[in-house]
Amino acid sequence: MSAPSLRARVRSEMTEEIKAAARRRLAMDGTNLSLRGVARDLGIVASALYRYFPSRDDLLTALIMEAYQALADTADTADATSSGADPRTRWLAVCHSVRDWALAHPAEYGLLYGSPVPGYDAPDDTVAPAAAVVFRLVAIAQAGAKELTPPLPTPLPAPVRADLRRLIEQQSSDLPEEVLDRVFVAWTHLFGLLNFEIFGRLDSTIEARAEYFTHHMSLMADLVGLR
Amino acid sequence: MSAPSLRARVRSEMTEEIKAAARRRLAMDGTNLSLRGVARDLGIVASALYRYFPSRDDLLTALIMEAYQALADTADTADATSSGADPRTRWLAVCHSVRDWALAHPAEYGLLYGSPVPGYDAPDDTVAPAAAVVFRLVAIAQAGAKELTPPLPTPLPAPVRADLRRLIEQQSSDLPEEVLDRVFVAWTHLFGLLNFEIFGRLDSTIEARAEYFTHHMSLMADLVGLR
DNA sequence: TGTACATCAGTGAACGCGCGTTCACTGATGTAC
DNA sequence: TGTACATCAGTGAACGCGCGTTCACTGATGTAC
Repeated sequence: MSAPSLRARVRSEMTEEIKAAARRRLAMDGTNLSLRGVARDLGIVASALYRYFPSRDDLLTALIMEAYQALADTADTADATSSGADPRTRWLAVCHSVRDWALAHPAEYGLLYGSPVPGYDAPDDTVAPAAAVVFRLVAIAQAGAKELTPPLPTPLPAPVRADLRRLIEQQSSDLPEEVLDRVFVAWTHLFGLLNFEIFGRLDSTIEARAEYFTHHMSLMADLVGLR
Repeated sequence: MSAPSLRARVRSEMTEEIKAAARRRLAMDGTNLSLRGVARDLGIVASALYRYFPSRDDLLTALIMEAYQALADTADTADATSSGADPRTRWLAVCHSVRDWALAHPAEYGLLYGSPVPGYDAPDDTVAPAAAVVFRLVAIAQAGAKELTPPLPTPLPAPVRADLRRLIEQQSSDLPEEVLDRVFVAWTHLFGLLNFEIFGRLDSTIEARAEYFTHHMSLMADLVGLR
């Protein structure tokens, strides 16, 4: 196994530069990504991009996958940094790290969690990495959940329980359905609040954004049973 | 005050037809709305649209405003239909009516609650009608909230309380901050879950969609204190 | 070490398409006298 | 009731722009003998 040739190294550097330029474009133009624009920014002719990506959709897919990965890394790092702390602290650290990433990369966040990009349909590969954040939340809940508060006034609807059971079995896990259910509630809430904040729906409503986020996520920590 | 002239009536009918065609286009092409496409569907030349809307953005604005109005009407009707029922039933009826509307009009829903449309920035007029649903939820909570469950483990952060106070005073209301806070939590959750469902993030995860929605919204009803 | 050939990154022109918006126009409908 | 004029919906051509993708090409870098 020889070291990658010069050509191969230059090629992968160029690939990175293309993706970086595309990310910068996304940040400016929203979800409309123009190949010609990217090429222009790189001082390159548009058709040259086809040496690196067979089509616009493939470039978009690469950006989406890497964004999921970046988000997952952020969450994992936040958890690792606060490991040793109690689960509630870890929970809040992970949630805040997701928010920080979203605020720092609003366009990429929109790509992942906004309305679907017109004319683009995500290949199946993009589904798996989307699950990383929720896995991390499950891990923390599993480590620290004392008891669900409040105890459920009505039991889980049977069809919902079946869906959750199936998901748990797919992971060969022994998680109780109730815990996964609550984590999903928290996960839904996390991205619901982030959408509101990133897409401007809190404008002229809530100004204390960070405190508001902490407040919501603390409530979710309660719900999941973290003390 | 005479009856509207024939010309005026024809004009307003045509305006409605344009908006209807634009809505149909939206449903097919996602958030990219093409004037030429709309004109084509109407068997009309594109420039003729300028007799009715001074620009594409104005047409988009009209669609957004009417979508908010339609959603508000749906919620109000659902509440009126279940009036007399206990607040928890009303709460669930309103939440489900919002979901039903979103499922029936996914593209318009995306316009309202998805990522911002590239190149379009909403005028201030679109802010007010967006609040109708949350007002309705507040009204129900106010009518029926017994007691917040669970009592808050930590008090509302002061800056958040200040934001809520300000909003309450703007409405000259006497709502306790805690109640508005919980309704906002539920409101955030409602649209968080809807985004997940409408934008396909529950695909191959949760199949029992209606039951799942009821389950989440019941939890939120608990949180708000509806028995 | 030197030569012949293969690989491949980037060029530039072209194809065929779409878009929003403007403008001078035609012809029908409405209004005033 | 009839005529003269004003209003205005819709036409069709044009402007100037953008886009993704293809293709034959040049010229530099790498590989094999």
